Amino acid sequence: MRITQEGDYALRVVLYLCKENMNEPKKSKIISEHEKIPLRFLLKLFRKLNKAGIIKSFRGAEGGYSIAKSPDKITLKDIIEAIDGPIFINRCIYDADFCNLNRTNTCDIHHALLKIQKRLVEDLENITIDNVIKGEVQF
Amino acid sequence: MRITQEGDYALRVVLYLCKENMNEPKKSKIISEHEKIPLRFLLKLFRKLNKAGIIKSFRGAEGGYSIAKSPDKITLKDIIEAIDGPIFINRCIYDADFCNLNRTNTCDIHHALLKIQKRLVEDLENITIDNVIKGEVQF
DNA sequence: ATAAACCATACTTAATTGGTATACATTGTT
DNA sequence: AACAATGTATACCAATTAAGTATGGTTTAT
Repeated sequence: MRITQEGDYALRVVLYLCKENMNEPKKSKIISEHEKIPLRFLLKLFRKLNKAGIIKSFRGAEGGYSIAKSPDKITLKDIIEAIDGPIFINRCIYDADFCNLNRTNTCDIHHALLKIQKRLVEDLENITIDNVIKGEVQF
Repeated sequence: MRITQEGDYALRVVLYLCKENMNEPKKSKIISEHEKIPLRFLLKLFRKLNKAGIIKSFRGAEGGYSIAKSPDKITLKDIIEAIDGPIFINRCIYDADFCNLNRTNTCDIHHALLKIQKRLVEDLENITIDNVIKGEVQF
């Protein structure tokens, strides 16, 4: 039940770009140093965020990365799924062949886990980077 | 964001023992075959559930396993934590050294993840095996 | 006493995750 | 036009974690 290190990096990097909120793109080297993320790993990670439309990249000299949309339009779910793909808390939820025995299509455990998953995803959807910046996430 | 295969096995095995609800203990070999879980792996898994007080084991000939407490007193969280230990969705939550840079003690992302985790754990606590058996888990 | 069960520990293998390397494409500057 | 500074793409390697197996031991009903 962990988010990956890469997912964690992604959350922090997106938060950073949102906070910087600058006109000119930030260079990966700067971000790598600031967030203590291995440069190559960060570059790879950025490509995933780029594909997902969360950040924009600028190639060439004086290139870099900047945020692609408003922080209140970026949810934690968006970022985590951009990195790790769709969230499934159990294999049997995306592939019925894993539903231990192929019982009555979906077993009772399957149902329970699906409910847990649904609520988890909802929670992740309900927190935006804007919420995070403004300290609106209470617990 | 996955529960482990072992955790999944554990949920199914506990459900099975609760449903069987017999006086005499069930032998691991029978359970292994019924749930299609490798025998040795199952034995190891049962020891964890035993330590956590969820099931009881009986040694010697005619030994086996049976449920140790009422299904309405066993939550999904109990089972998953018995197998995998306490739930932390991110390393920085149990070990502040991982909180990327040691910024202002706990960073904004940390707060958000803690909230997500808290709700996840609550959800897992609120579903008992009894709920599962009775089909009370809707989604 | 014996056989059928579970217990404990250690080991091995497989899968996933994290990180690196190589070669390439783009773009601003000189 | 050449160059250097950037990002891109793919493939590879290493570390960690999860899954499964093996060996030898203990308990207990018969």
